[in-house]
Amino acid sequence: MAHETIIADLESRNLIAQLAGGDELVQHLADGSRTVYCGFDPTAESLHIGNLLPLLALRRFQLAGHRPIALVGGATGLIGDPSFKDSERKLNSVEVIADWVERIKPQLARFLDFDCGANSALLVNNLEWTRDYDMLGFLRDVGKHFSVNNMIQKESVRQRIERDGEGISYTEFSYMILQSFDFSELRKRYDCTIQVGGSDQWGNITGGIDLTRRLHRQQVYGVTFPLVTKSDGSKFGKTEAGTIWLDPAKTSPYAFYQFWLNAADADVYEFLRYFTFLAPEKIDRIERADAASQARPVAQGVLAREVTGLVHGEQGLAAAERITEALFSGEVSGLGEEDLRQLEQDGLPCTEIAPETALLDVLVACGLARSRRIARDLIGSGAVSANNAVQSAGDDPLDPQLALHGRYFIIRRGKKNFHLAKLA
RNA sequence: GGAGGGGUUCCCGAGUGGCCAAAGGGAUCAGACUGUAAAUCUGACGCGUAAGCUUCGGUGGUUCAAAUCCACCCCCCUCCA
Repeated sequence: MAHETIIADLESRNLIAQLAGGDELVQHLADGSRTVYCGFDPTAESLHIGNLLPLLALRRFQLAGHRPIALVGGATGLIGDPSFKDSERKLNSVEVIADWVERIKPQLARFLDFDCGANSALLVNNLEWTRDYDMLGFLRDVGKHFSVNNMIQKESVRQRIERDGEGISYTEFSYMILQSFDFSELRKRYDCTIQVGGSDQWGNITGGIDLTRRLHRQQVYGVTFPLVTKSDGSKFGKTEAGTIWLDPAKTSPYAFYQFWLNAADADVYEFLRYFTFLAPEKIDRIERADAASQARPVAQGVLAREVTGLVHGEQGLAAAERITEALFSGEVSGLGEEDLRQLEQDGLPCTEIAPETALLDVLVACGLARSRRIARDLIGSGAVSANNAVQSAGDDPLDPQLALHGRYFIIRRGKKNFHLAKLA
């Protein structure tokens, strides 16, 4: 149990954006096993890789001997965090949020150890202590400690208040009070003294620190992580197919693996520090070796393996690697029928097509083209191949001669979009 | 409740009777180059093989012709009460 190393470890991974409490916090963590929490609001039916950094951070704290609390925001999710959001969002129904909460819980649980003695993790839902709080009591006991003057100064809501054409409802404005109350409540219930989160949570975290001091006269602390950015300025965690989810039913382990494999050189070493448990020195070695070599860097492969293994386990990783190997090694004709079945089972997108279906319609059916018009464009530019043979006739059905085992076609659009089509 | 401003194709944003499927930018996709990278260049980017068809908050109207004009309605923002 190396309590004293956690902040240094985070620092060596560039994972610290801000510390609320400074040296006192460092000492606090060094002096013993502490309880640390991070909240995750149910904003969808699954967590996504944007949640991965704080989730892994909780695990880092646990590995360093501290007790992590993963909080699922059954209450806060009903309200919606306005922090750095440029517009008001529509509320989801109570039932939907409750459903999402139940789906997210096991995802949170998978990263933490709930059975390791004194620092076993806890999973809590902030609905527990907010659901039955009466409104007048809340306004008097909690609301009184917040100054609106202070709240509207927060950077996280400033654009909503100052920017022309936008506004903020009282509902979202109250979010900070709820999250602050969570912190003070966790302090009371579980002796939780540290809250961690993305740097966008700074305002909410310091709000909780202030409230805890006022309510309980107790000092608590905060740590924020940097916003994950990409060197080219585009948003982290999105691809043309949308968000990268942690739920394998929404983003297959293969797609997940590919996401990391496609990290830019300029980002990949930082991502290794952020998203893996590899020692920083080891990452440095990889970086130096890649820089010295003329060949393709190895870092992306390491990153993809590490993170996919963390999130989807050995099996998910193996499936992802099988598909990747089969599709990108060039030779598709060597695949046996059993291999193809395995690929389908591994999560290679697969569609059954009727015989004699025109290629255009096959592309649309597979989702490789949004419309026949676009499919035509793609074929025209030589972007479509079936079992490695470039296709040029969109109106014709696929040549049965090309089929693997009489009925399988691996359809490729562009460089890295694959789909398995099988004749019915 | 009053006064004013606004809702345009994925996003931002031009467009104020025909030349508008709608400028420009971003995002995205494809091709070339590569390393399943970056940068760069080229092309595509409502649907349709095409003729053409359906879009500019909603509904109805004026007109040969509307995103553009009129009426009503819905939603958002600002200020006042």
